[in-house]
Parts: sequence; C-alpha cells; structure tokens
Amino acid sequence: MAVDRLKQDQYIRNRVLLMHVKCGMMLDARKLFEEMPDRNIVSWNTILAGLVDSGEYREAFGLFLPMWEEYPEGDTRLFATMIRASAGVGLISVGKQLHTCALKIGVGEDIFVSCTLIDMYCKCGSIEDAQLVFDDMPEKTTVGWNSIIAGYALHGYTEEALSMYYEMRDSGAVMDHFTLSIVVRICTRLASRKHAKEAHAVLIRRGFGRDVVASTALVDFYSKWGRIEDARHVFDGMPTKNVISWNALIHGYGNHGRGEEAVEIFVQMIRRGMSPNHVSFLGVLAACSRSGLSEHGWEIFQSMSRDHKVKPRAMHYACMIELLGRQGLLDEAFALIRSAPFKPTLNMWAALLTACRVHQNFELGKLAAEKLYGMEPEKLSNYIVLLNIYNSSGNIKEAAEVVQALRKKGLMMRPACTWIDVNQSSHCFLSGNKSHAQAKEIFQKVDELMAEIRRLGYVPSQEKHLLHDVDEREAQFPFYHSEKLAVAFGLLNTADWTPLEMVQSHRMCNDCHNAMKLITMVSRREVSVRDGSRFHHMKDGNCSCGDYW
DNA sequence: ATAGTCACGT
Repeated sequence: MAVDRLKQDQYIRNRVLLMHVKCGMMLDARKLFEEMPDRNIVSWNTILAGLVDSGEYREAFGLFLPMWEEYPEGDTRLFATMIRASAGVGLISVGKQLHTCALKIGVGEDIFVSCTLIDMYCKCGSIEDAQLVFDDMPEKTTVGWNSIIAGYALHGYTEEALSMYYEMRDSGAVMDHFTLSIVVRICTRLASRKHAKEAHAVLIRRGFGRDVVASTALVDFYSKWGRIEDARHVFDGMPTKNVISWNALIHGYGNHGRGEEAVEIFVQMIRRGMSPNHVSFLGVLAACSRSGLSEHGWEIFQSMSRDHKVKPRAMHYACMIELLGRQGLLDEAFALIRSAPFKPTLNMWAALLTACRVHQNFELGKLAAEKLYGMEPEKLSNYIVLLNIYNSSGNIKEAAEVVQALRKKGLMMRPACTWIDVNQSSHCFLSGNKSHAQAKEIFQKVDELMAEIRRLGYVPSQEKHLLHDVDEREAQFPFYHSEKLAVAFGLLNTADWTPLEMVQSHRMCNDCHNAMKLITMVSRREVSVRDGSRFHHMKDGNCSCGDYW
C-alpha cells in the first residue's frame, strides 16, 4: 500500500516537472528536480530535454555523466536528447563520440537516435555522415526522410533535396506537414513554380492546408516568386497565424516595393495583439525605405524601444541609413551611423556605400568601403562590396587588386548566374558562357536588342565588371552578363506578351538594369528579376525599385 | 509518464 502511494507521488512529481519544462520555466524545473527525493529515469530525461529545448546545453552536458552512471545500460531517450544537444552546440566531435557510445551500448540503431543523428550530422556540417546513418536505417521513417531532406536543403543541395523528396514519395513513405514545409522551402529556392504548385496541391489534399508552418512557407514562397496576391490569399485563409507568418507577408510586400501595404499589415498585426519582433521591424522599415515612406519609417523606428521593447539592432539602423540615402541625405546618414549606441557594423557602412554609389558621392563612398574592407578582411562579401564601388567608379586597377587579394586568401568567388523559367523548366546562364545549345542565337539576340535600345538612347557602359567574371576576359564588359543572356533566351523561346521571370545570384549592375528597362519597351514584355534581397518588376521602361538597389 | 524532423530576417 505504502509502496503504491510512493509510486503515485513519483508519477505526479514527474508530471509537475514536465509541466514546468513545457512552459519553459527552467529555473523552477531545475529546483524541483534537485529537490526530488525519488528521481527515476523519466525525471532525468524530462529535465535533460527541457534544458536542451531552452538552449542550456552546458547544463545538459553537466547532467549527462551523472545520469549515465546511474543507468549504465543506457537509454535511447537519453542519447537522442544528448545528440540533439551536440547539434545545438554545433560540435561534431561531441556528436560522434555520443554516436560511438550509443552503438557500443546497443541503442545506436534506435529510430529516434538515428533521426537525431542524421539531424546532428547535417547541422554540424557532415552530410556524408548523415547519409551513412540514413542508409543504415532498416526502415526509412517519415522523420528520417524529413531530416535528411532538410539536411540537403540546409547545405544548399537544393536539387538533391528535391529529388530525395520524390524518392521519398515513390518509396511509399508517409509524408506529413513537416515534409511539405521543407519541400515548399526548397521550392522557394528553386527556379521552378511547377514543383511548388504540386506541393501546395498535395498539402491541401493531405489536409495540411491549415498548418501554420506549411502555410507560412507557402506565403513566403508565393511572395518570393512574384505572386504577392497569392501569398496574401494563403495568408488570409490561415486559421492561425504567428509572428513568422505576419513577418513573411510584411517582407513580401516590402520586397515588391509595396510599402503602404507592408505598413498596413504591420499595423494590423499590432492591432490584433501580436507582438512584433526584430524581424517584423526589419521588414517594415525596409519597406518604408524602399517606398520612400520616410515619416512612417521614423515613427516606427522610434516606436521600437518606446512601445514594443525591441532594441534597434544594426540592421534596423542600416534600414534607416538606406532611407536617408534614398533621399540623398548622405551627411545625415553618416551622422546616424555615428549616433548609434554601438560600434557601427558592416551592414550600416554597406548601406551608406550603396547610397554613395547611387548618388555618386565617391568621397564618402570610399570611406565606407575602406571601413568595410578593414573590418572583416576574411569575409567574401566585403570584397564584393569594395569591388562594386571600384567597378562603378571605373577604377579597374583597384578592382583587380581586390580580386588578387581575394585569390591570395583562397576565397572563392562564385560566378554570377541567372536562372530563367521557360516553358516550365529552368535554365541557368553564366556571364559570357557559350555552352548553351542555343548560344549562337542567344548572343545574336543580345546584339540585336542592344542595337534596338541604343535607338532609345541607351549608351553601353564601358565599365569592366570583375564581379561577374574573374576568369573570362572577354566577358569582363557587361554586354554578355548572365541576365542579358537569360532575357534574350526568354524572348526567343516564349510567346509574345509572356512576362519573363528571372532569379539571380547577384545584384544587377547599372548597365543591365538600364538595358533591361529599355528592353521592356522594345519587346513590350514585363520582366521581373529577383536577387538575394529584392525584386525588380520592370514594365514600360520603369522599374519598381525606383532605380535604387 | 519522458524523445526525433519544418516556416520569417542578417
């Protein structure tokens, strides 16, 4: 009788512990755990999982050995949790050791352990080890597939990730809302709408249309692929929305140059009682800057810490610097940099540099560029920014020196590339590259287009662009930049009036931007170009970016 | 009774 009572108490104490853990009340949870007279394996696992969930990895590792001493036969839950902790700290050596131990004591084959191992190896950078674990799984479970697919996507192996998804589908494995969320994210990074539409259809058919995460992924997808109305439609149909959903839509409107709507959504979000986070502010401030809504921008910037307890970070400052920069208020922008309550960051200098590039202020621009160069000489993007200003100001000698320095450090520069979706398949173009089957026609078409737009007053730039082509000398001039090849290819292979949609790895150069706008006039086509951070919707000779990018 | 995989920004 008394034993039953004790057991019952232990059960209740574990439930109370779990409740605290699930509510994130880790201080109380730890206290409860330490004061427990009768800890069992469940108590240990509960507290450990809680610590890992809240990112307290050090504390979790501190409990690992004491627990193992108490239960030397090992436990699958314990190992799954600790492997998750090593993914959290990003230490593959720790994860490997746990993997070895798990195998030794015979819990390494467990499905949960295998799945966390796959995830851990992916997050720690070894997709090969993850693949080995996956291959060894006697039965490929849904979570196993999800983890390996997400891993490939995480590492930028987008095509591989997509083909693994189809492999999963064909294997008869059950797909869940996790799978489809991952696939939508993969589609977001691919130059094809076909797969995403299919994923969207599967999602609805399988009854995951109401899932917050999958729907948010769709909102992001449609907005990144130029279908902001579709994004809005998905968003409006979501029964529950969280901060991330709102943020996706705010960023979507901002990226489409529709600042008023971004602000409207932002205001609505607050009205509905949702607390904006730093990502929300990033989106709405960037939107204000791009649409020239400087008053809204300043008001929101000031409301951050005043009303919402969100401290402006460097990127928020960078947005405001951009906002000033667009208005040509370069000195004010410089003053804002100096007034920041922290050391100015790269992004802030980069924003100033862009403003200087557009407004042709090379003096301040050079200062910004040198700041950047000095701050993180090992970082590739700094060289690119510096290269940009040298390219833009025609300083080919300095640009070449930057490229030299870059090579010396062994930093790899990826060639500029543009994808275009034509007749449901995606084509990739590299600047100056003649390997495409239609290369001859394409180059000819570019020449024709250039001649046509010259009549509209286009003057080809004489600048050289080392960013585009480090190795191919003949393509150093911007005539055959990847975006020009892609647009020529699109015009050749689609019916009149078909809008052209392209994605590229890099920011368009001035010359391409100019040429592209004029091409929309001579060809009577709409062209949209997306780079890493914005859309250019071009029509009748104008661009949605307002010539500032 | 306790465990694993997903979505927004840089």
